[in-house]
Amino acid sequence: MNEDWRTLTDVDKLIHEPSRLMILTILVSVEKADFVYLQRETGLTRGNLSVHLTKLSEAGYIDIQKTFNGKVPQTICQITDTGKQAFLRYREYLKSVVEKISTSG
Amino acid sequence: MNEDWRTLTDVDKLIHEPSRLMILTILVSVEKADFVYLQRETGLTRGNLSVHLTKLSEAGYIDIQKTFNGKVPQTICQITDTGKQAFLRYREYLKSVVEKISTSG
DNA sequence: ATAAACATGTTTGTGTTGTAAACTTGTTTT
DNA sequence: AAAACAAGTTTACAACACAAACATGTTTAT
Repeated sequence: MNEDWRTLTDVDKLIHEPSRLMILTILVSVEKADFVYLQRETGLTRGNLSVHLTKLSEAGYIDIQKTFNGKVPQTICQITDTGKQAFLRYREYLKSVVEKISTSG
Repeated sequence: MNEDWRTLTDVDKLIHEPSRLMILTILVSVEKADFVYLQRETGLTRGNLSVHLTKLSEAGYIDIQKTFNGKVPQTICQITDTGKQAFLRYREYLKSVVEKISTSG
């Protein structure tokens, strides 16, 4: 019955990267967060956070608004519907993986 | 309550690659498999399978014995204790991830 | 016998990735 | 004015995943 290993590779690679899963997980729960907050929360370097956010944005998973908080530039991130769906899909994927690999070992 | 998202990045990257998780999952359940069997089962190309097996072997997660089946070369793979432990650890990791991201969305 | 096809892997080439370091632009402090 | 700080972005680079090409040998057709 368990011969269905192949679907393990059926994964959203963008979210499969833990740093980005972390970002999306935060954005799913708060619905809005700025760059500084995300950096503190994730512990990522600014460079990496920047790259990951750009990637998520290009995929349409998040929206990025650039504004100013007084004179200080501010980058505000918000998950999109597409992003939320992708997140939920990935969560289901993970659950199915856990089940699949739990019959062994 | 603030979850510790940061532990999401605490992952065995070698196993986090779905192709290799697939290979390990098979090897955990059968305890011994040759190259051809693995290729059929995983659907990977021979080239990729070769590279992944080498990588798993270099990490000490599997043992590879090269023999002959009659005149035909045969590569037999077997998971090691280290590999099995890593697999089980990864499984626990995945479970914890599912829990962590399930309180949101 | 000799060429063609097959079998089992490995190596090479290529485009992508994740990460830290260096950089940019502007603001605040000294 | 200079130095330090803040918020991001860009660059440099080693590692990666993958498929195509290669290598080595065996079997089948002619």
